[in-house]
Amino acid sequence: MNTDSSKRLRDRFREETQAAILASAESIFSRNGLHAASMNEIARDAGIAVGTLYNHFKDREAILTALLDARRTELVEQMDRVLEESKDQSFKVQLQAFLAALFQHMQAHWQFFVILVQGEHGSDRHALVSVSKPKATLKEVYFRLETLVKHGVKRKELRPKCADLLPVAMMGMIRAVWVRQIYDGEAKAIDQVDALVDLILSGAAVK
Amino acid sequence: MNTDSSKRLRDRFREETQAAILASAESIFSRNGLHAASMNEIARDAGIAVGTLYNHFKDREAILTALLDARRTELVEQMDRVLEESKDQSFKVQLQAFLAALFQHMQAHWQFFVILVQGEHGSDRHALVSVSKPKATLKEVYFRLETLVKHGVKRKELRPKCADLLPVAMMGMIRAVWVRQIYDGEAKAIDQVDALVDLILSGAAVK
Amino acid sequence: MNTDSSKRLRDRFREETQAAILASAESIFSRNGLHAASMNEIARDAGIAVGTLYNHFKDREAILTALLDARRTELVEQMDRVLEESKDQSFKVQLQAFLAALFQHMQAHWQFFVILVQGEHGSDRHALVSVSKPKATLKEVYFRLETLVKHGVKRKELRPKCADLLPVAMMGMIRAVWVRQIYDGEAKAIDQVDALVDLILSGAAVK
Amino acid sequence: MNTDSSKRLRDRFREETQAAILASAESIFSRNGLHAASMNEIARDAGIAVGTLYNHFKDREAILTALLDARRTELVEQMDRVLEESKDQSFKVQLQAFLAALFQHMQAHWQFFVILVQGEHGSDRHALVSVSKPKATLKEVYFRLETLVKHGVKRKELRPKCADLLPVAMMGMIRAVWVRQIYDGEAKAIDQVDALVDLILSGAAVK
DNA sequence: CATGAATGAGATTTCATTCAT
DNA sequence: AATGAATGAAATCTCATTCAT
Repeated sequence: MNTDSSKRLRDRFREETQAAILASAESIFSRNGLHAASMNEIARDAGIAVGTLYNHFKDREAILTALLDARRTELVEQMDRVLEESKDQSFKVQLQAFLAALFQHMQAHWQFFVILVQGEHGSDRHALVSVSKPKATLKEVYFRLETLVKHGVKRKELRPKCADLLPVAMMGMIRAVWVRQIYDGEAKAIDQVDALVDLILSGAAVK
Repeated sequence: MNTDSSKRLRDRFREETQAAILASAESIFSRNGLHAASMNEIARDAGIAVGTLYNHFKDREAILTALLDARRTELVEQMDRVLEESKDQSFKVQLQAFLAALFQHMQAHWQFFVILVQGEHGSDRHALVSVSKPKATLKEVYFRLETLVKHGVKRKELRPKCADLLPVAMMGMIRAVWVRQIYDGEAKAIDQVDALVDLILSGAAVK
Repeated sequence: MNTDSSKRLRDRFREETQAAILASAESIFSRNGLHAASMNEIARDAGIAVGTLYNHFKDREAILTALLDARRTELVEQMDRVLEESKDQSFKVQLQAFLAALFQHMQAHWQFFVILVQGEHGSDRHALVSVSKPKATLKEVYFRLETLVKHGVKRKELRPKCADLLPVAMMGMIRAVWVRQIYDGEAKAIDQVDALVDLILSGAAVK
Repeated sequence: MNTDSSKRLRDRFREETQAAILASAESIFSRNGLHAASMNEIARDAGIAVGTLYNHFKDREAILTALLDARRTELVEQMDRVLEESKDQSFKVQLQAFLAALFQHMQAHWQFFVILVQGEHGSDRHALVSVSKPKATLKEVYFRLETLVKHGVKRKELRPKCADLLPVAMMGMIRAVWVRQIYDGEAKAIDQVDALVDLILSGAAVK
């Protein structure tokens, strides 16, 4: 019991320390950029010594990997929960729910998304974690948009000729609206869900 | 006269050297990324010594500044030429012309745009050139989209309630379509101008 | 009594733990080299925690010291046993017995000898245990060769003018033959005792 | 001309700097050991900055490689010069000349040989330069001893049954005599050439 | 002006040792 | 005593910038 419980206790400590490290890494990576963030600064932010980072993670890359993997999992779960809940609704309602959830998640985890947009450049199969992992995460969003669109087309809510371009275009719009909130401090993304959905579905032209 | 002409000659030489440096910088920055590009590599690519870089530019940042300023000017001129030519046309035609010109320019100067999307992140007033200059360039595109939209609304071709969101949304779509071409090697952006304009104006929903 | 026997028990436990640590240290030091062997690896091999190493030994050096002292004692005992047994024999027989015993010991405790030849370099008074202790051990071998030679000279079995050089030369030959076995996987040292003794006594020249 | 001569001048400078670096490296490596020698210390000894080391050599290993390659070449040339000069002499004279030359070289370049004996341990095909290069150098000595012995046997100056063991045994004796001079400050190796040759040829036994 | 070797601050990573549990 | 996470000094290596030629 004693050994057992102290083992469990130690494990909990380990996990908490690792979570703290990831939180600091998230903060420093998002503030300084993927390249300028130094291990020393992450350690200082986490209130530990540099060496301790290496007791928990093999190297700098492993921290980024663990961070992006953890956050991606949370995002994916959140997206799938919403999609499951709205699966019988019309495309419009589904999209509204999806975007609302996404923007809410973005606001709650803005540092993670700052890292994502910083790191997303470069080919998919890039050797660098700082490239491949952000892209992989964004792909998760993209795939769900694609699925959403396919359903919409199948139910004849969307014009088939849009099926190709629409997911890409929506990704771009989501990104733009969100980046504007973060960096330019303008209108909150979440308040623009309806306008965005309207634009996507009805277009900008007068009838 | 002699002094004069030799001065002019020397100036031309300086300008050519600087243009060569910028071309090399563009190539290296886009290939290696804003952080991994080293002064030595730029010098080697330009066929000169590192020291010479510093005779022409104060430091690393100055090269990036000069590069982005030069390329931005070209882009602005190109955009304004097209807008001037199509200023009496309908919004739809203007937008088509604008996008076609933009995508063509992007394809011709893809290295510049690779640098732009790498550096676009961070607040506008960021101290780093690598952040502020790309943003400034993209703002130039954005402003013109805004103007285009204002005209469209004024002429009652566009719904007023779209005026706010539309420029941002279009920026996002442009970026997404273009990035897809560059990094995923998919359909060329320029071939999708019509589909994009159709989507923007008419939306994705069936009538 | 209770206290006494439990004390003895505890002491035996300590000794066994320390012996286990030394065995692991021997294994790791010989496999990784004197510098690359890490305390963590030794602890892992011994099935204990790093901290425990420090409960038994002051520091890294103390482990090496204890290891080399223990193994040296075994070697010395083995050498002296053989010399005692053959003390009335001729030089030739004594040398054969000595070399046979030495090579057998080397084969049985090859890890120890791998450590020895790694650490033997540097002045005798070197501050580092990793230098002074191996040298001390090899000196023990050397002294016995010296004594052997003195006896041989006294009994007029050996030429006096060889007395100086012979022990050094024999040390070198022993080392060379043995190192060849270990690192080059060639003929086993023990199989060459007779040839070696013949060479030492009769030389290489035709008569 | 100007460019040419200044280029040549610069090249000479480069070579001199590299030679100075190698000299410092030789000094530090031999004094501190192959592992304890730090790049900072080498730079300090050479009177340059750490970075400069890396302008001339890719990394720590490259310095060691260059050092050992350079010194090995010198040694091989010296050995072959002597062997060429004495190629028609008897085995005894040849061996005397070879040992005299070798010990003289060892004395003149003792730091190099200190590095050699430090680094010689481990299998031949070891990935580490600090293992493979020293072994390669010592092999060069060994091969020449082997050749010498083969000649001696062919000319019936040496007993055939010694052919196998003799080169190894001689390597061991050479090493031992030399190491004794360096570390124990005893009799100089070069003064013992005759005694050594006598021992090798005639053995230690009274006739 | 051009050159390119020299500089040294700073980044990542390792590991013997300590110490709270 | 045993544990193993935390520590931080020290090592290697990079690269923007300087400056003597």
